[in-house]
Amino acid sequence: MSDPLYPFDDIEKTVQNRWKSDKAFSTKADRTRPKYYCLEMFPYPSGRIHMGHVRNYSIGDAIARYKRMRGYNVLHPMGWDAFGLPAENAAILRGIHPAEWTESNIAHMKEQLQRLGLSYDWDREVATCSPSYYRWNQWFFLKLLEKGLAYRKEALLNWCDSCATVLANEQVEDGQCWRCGSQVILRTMNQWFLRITDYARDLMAGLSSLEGWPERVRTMQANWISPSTGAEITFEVDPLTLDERAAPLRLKVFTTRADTLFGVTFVTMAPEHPDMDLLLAGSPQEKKARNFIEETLKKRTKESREEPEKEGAFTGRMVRHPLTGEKIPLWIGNFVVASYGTGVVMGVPAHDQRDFEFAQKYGLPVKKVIAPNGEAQGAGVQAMTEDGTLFDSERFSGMDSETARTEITKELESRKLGQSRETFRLRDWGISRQRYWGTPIPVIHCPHCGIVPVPEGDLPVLLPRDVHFSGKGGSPLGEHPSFSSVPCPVCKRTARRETDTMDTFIDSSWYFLRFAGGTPEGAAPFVPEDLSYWLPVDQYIGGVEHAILHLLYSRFFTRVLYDLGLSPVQEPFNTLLTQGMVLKDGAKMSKSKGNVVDPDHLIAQYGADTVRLFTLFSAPPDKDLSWDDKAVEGAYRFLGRLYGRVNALLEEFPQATGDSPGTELTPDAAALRSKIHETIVRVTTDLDSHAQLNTAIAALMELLNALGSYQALSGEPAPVRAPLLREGYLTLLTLLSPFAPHIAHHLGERLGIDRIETLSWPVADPKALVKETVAFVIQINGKLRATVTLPPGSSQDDVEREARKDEKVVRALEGQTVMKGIFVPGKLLNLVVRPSS
RNA sequence: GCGAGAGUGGCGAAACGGCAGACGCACCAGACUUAGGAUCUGGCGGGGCAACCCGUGGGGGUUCAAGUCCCCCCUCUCGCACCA
Repeated sequence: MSDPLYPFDDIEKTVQNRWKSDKAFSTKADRTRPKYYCLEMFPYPSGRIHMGHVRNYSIGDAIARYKRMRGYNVLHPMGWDAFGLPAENAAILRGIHPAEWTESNIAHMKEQLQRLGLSYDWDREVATCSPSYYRWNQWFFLKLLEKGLAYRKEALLNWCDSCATVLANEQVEDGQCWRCGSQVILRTMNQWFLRITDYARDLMAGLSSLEGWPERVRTMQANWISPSTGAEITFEVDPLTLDERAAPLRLKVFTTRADTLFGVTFVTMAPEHPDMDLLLAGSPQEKKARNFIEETLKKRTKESREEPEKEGAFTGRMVRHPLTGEKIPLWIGNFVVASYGTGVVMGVPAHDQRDFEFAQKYGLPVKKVIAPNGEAQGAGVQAMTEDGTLFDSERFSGMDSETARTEITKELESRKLGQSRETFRLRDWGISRQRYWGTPIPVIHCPHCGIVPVPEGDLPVLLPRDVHFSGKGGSPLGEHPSFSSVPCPVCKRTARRETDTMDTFIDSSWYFLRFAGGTPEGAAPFVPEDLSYWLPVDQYIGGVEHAILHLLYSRFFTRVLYDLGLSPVQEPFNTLLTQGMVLKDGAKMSKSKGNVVDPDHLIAQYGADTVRLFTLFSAPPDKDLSWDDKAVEGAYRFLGRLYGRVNALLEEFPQATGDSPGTELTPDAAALRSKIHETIVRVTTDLDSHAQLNTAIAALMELLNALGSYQALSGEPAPVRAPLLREGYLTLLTLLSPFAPHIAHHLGERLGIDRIETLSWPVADPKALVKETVAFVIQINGKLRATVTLPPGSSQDDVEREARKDEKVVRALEGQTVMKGIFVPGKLLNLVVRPSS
């Protein structure tokens, strides 16, 4: 390695020590000052930070530092999303206890983050695996239980064999585990759910208020929640009581097309429907139907990729049409989703494509009841799915679809056979995990009293340290005698403690509240005054991969806490920046591809400032960033040049003279001064608008180029030169300090500024922005022909007169008649011409 | 299939409807050097000796003026995907 261009290593160490001893970034709520809460998604302590973290945190730090200089009281915390599977895997593989593994990872990663010079208030650091944090997970869980928002049910669940745990729907991608990528299978289990669907409507409605969120993320959440308005309609099984069993069977279907009700020719239910057993028992088709169900469920675990062909089986049962009383066959269909709507659909082959395909295959009748309003489409091969006018629908015939939906629903309501209903694609959040390294769910199963919540006073339910990791299946908690076997809090008889732990997404659903208002060891999770001062998060920054999971759960949790009177806001994140990925050779960095760039090496080679500057400069924050080893050197050279030129300045003028240049500037000096102040405007605008960090840095590079050119001039009078260059470099360093804080601090010191990061953000001198002359663009028929330099206030006539002196303009106007001139003051003159006749 | 976003030099990228390619990388030439893979200076979309001409995925349109606005098409990325 060649000699460094500047001693970044010494500089960065010294400056970081200074920040540390000054406690430079500690914050307290202060109602006399405007606040700004800048937050980056906290990392999972996997062991080392990667370039994605570097990018995420460089962006956040630039914003935090900028806002501080703009006079805001800035909260900028950092912590650790410390529960999770890898810790357990490490324990199994290498015999290290998850707690130990996690702690040492945190220590190492914290050091890495500090080496980057990120301006965090480390006093607020939290790790979700510490009892002082997760006790509140348990406390919230008990509150949710009280409110009926947490419940236990038996359900067919996504099970990942390799992680040996269940997964929430959001955590299954393409039928595979979001974490390890192995195939997810379905399994019936009893587990805890949070009633996020109770908040579906609010979460949906809240999206429209999130103007500071990328459209993309809002759309993804909207698609995930997917509200759909329709009707729930009852079809009674015929005969209503099957055989000698007393329970009457009524099946409910959900439909958005109540207007097609008279076109129903069959009803289809999901193979896993809970009433299936009851229906099939004793049916002449029982055997066939059961075979079909078994086959279907088996297939479902494998395929998952492609849409399978529609298949079904007759149940041998009939249902009654709610309005006509007609008998209709009840089928089982592989295409009916059990967990959506009611798990039963009415089959209208004439007006629904899926029903149509199903009817074709099994020879079920097709009955048209909607006439298209426009021209009829080619009938026969497809269903007519558009709205239209009803016919053959008793008294509803002649109505348009929309009216008919309301009217038919009303009719059903009056007969108590239906009602309007809103359904969501979103399903309740399954939070039980059959793992050790997570928050114990604070309930006790008592054979006499049932499910008993752990009394609040007994919290936290501590994770026992002394557990054995077998490496195969199940949580070690189940085999821990003193943990799992406890007296029932109510009857004191022997009971079994819940050994499942919580999904770690619970941990990250409220950490931003804890940062802002954490209590040391209190009876409540937050100090309310602190929360109401700091919340909401003004700027949240993280990867788009959390667009649904973490961001939806956090919104849900915040609303629940709001309703519990614990959160001052309903929406936690005011503006959201989803940063792009860091790519290398056109692909995401990964060990398997061997294209990872190690932040530690980079920092050792170029220094933290260079690494930060490059990641911010090379692409806009929300776009993917292609890593280029060579391009990093550009940022490095820039800082090296800056260092060299400030040194040259100090050699030329060891004593600072005067604060600003006198009034008599040479033309070159005036141009430079105007460049300096234009840069202030540009950088400020770029940062204020859309965090355009890349163009802000480009402006700073331009300023250094301009300063360098001026510095190289000889013959400029020293009384102008010295203060002007000083002003220029100080401005540059101040504007640079959010991006490359160490070198800015150091060179600022050399120029006599103690802590440059505490200065107020520079304000442009309006006088320096006033231009003596500007270059007018001269177009002929919209094509550039010349530029002329005149005072900005010049009139159209002035500009045209001057333009006509230009030989290119003269040539272009030869033999032409000027029809009109378009004049943009201070900018442009476009002469519209036509050949003279 | 539905939804969202994106297509600009060799590359990363800039451009309130007003000079396309700022800034950086790579490359080329020169300077300083025993040397340079260090540094500094200059050049750098394509064609043409030049005047000029052509250029922002393709095709239309609006406008004095279009990368930018409108319509159609193509390609790519991401998300959802039998949701009744």
